[in-house]
Amino acid sequence: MAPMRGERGGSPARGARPSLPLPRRLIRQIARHVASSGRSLRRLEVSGRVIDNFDDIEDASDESDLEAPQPAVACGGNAGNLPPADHDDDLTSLSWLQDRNLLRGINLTKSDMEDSKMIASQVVIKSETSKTPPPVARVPSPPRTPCKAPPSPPAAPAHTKPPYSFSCLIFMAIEAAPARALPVKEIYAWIVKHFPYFKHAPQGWKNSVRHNLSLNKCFHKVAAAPGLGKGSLWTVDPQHRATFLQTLGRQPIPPAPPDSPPPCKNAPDPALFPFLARRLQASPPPPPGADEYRAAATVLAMKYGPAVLDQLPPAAHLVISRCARDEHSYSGGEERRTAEALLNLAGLAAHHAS
DNA sequence: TTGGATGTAAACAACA
DNA sequence: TTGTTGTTTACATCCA
Repeated sequence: MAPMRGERGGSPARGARPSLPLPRRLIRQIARHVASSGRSLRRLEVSGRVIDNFDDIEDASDESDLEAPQPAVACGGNAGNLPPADHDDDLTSLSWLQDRNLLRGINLTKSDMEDSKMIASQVVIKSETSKTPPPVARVPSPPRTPCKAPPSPPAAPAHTKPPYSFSCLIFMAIEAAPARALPVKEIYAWIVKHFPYFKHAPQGWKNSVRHNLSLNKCFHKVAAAPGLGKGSLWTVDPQHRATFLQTLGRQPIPPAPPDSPPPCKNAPDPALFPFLARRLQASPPPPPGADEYRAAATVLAMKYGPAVLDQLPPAAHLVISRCARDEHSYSGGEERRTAEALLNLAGLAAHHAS
């Protein structure tokens, strides 16, 4: 098989003029979302920049939306912990980022906590409520000190090799990502974060991860979208994802494809990975052909912060064109479809020479 | 004993 | 030039 080379494109040219920290359309969508819940958007803070005049936003054109040069949240390795959009229907806070349940049993470093707080502090949407919301039951915060001893039943000790195969680790990492797509670097970060063993493990394990990604049919490489930098996004093949879920004992077992992935010997511990467990339990398998959507959504999340994922249309509403040439070329088609999905997600029409 | 799955190491190319 | 990413090959180990 001919290796697919040269898929990593350069970074796109970006507009130099200062712009809103989020695309106007996304801000409008956030405002509409808040309004639809009976509240009015009063103030939006992104990266410390306050947006409080939404009339201007509403009237402004969408020009250069995608060229907003300032990402709301830097890609910092936390993507894997982001919960689904409906986790907290109150957009006024991203307190779920500091959901200690997510982190129970994991040795948190100070920087981990800071990262979490940083992201939560980057995007703040303040609204006025026209209906009286019920008081939000908050889980009492545990002490800030890192968990030295995992709660019983104990998962794998923090510094022993986890009982998961690399394919399972990769699957969990990708599955935990907001858009179910991650670059290799983020996969590394997720694994290290959740399995501190790898923090001090010999570097070869990264080679094993890449080896698995390349060799395992369960994982698909999605061409990098503009702005992502080096490397591609990796997704779990929907067909194989179903098999992964089956092997995790969460789904009825239809006939498995002939090249189904190897079963995970151990399901993720829900005590260790409550969010992942919830997601695996709740989410249906993504429709075929959703890779581009995931890739585009991931790029947006990395560029503008995870909050934008709340505002994205469902993948089914995306129109991603495919032409016969795409289906028969080894490269280029995926890139363009990802780019089109990205444009569609940002509310822009995709224009390309045909 | 055999074959498949898995882990590890290494070489290499392409790219930022 | 260096580090990262991605692919491929080879070999060892484990297990059914």
